[in-house]
Amino acid sequence: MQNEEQSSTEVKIFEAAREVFQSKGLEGARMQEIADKAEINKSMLHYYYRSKEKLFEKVYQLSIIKLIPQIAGLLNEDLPLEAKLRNFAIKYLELIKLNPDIPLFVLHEMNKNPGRLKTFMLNEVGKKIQPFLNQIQEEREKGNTVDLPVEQIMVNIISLLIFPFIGRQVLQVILNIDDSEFDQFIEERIKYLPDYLVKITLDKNSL
Amino acid sequence: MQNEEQSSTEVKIFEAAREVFQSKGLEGARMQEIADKAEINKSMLHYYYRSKEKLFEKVYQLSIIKLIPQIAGLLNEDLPLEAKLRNFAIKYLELIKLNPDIPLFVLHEMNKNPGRLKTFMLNEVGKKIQPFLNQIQEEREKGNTVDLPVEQIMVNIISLLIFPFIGRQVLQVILNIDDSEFDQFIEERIKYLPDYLVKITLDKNSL
DNA sequence: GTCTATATAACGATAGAC
DNA sequence: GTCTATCGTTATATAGAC
Repeated sequence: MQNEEQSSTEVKIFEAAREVFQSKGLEGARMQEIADKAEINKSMLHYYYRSKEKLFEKVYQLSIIKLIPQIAGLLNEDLPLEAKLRNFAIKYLELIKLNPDIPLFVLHEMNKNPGRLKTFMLNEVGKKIQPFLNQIQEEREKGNTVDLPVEQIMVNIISLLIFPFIGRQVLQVILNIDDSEFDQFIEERIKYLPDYLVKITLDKNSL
Repeated sequence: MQNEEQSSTEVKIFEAAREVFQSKGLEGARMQEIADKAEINKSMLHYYYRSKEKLFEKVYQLSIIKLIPQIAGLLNEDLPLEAKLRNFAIKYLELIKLNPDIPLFVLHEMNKNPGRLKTFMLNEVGKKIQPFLNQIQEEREKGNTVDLPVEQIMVNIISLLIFPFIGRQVLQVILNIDDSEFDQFIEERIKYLPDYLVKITLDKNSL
């Protein structure tokens, strides 16, 4: 059998590593900190994962792998653009709310080392996003969308969905709000953003 | 005199450190790499800046200090909201185009260590953004803006302005474009975004 | 599989000659 | 101010007992 049960220790290590790597980055993370958080002996990290680099690689890849198929799936449902876009926004926000640290983590690591997951991401995301871009393009040619290149439309959608999670710390400072107020801010956002994205993308005035 | 001329070596070190810290982060940066990039001997780093930590602190603070007053200034010019917003977008994009690595750098470091520049940023940005929020609020009460809380409006504006610079690597992969195509993408964005931001904020249909 | 003890390597930092 | 050589610390990694 392929999926034997992973030992509790191995899972605890992985979870701890995920937390530490996501908040501190590869070089900022300490193996000792991961061990402490997992409540195991430091040498267990090497027993299960051989090296810091290999442990990181697993965390990094799974951070992405876990999300990509779900996101890509949303983009390939057979729905008219408006419904698909609204659905995408709703589900995407749900997903990212459960994994709020992943975007900044991935962006920072990709920035340090653009090569690492490039081909992998290209296949997983790049190819799956193309049909969605085509669909927007079709609607655009019918005059049903805002008059912008599809790439710009796509980036605008992504920007509005992701940025608040990436910029949390700065936003809390400049808006002068605490953690719980920020969570409220996100809840509010989740409520209006799907409709708002439809509006600014399809250029409707029906908000 | 306070401003004696800084030695060429000292400046070269600082510039190299800025590049390396901004792309690798505090822990990811190597003193040797900074020295190589500055084309000086590694011990010179310590001669001028004593420690890695102190060198980093200077780079980090100046990265922010250099931008904040300029941005804050744009928000406090005495203009009607529409003109101010358009002007802000134009100038902000110019500024960030010259310093495209700063946003991700600052966000990553703030995320690792939210305390480091908190009070500093609060005074420099937080207080200066408030009048702008008030101005949006006034227009909103007159029914001149999109019907969203001012904080949401502000975050939407910031998201659309900054995110492409933060997400460059990922965007290039998923849109399958190279460096020069991405630069074109940004130029295109600079052209339409100021008007587009006015449109989606003031809810005008005059794009 | 888990622990303690220790080896090894990397890196920041300093001493000292020039 | 600048260089070479080297120190000291920290962190990753391994050896070996249990």
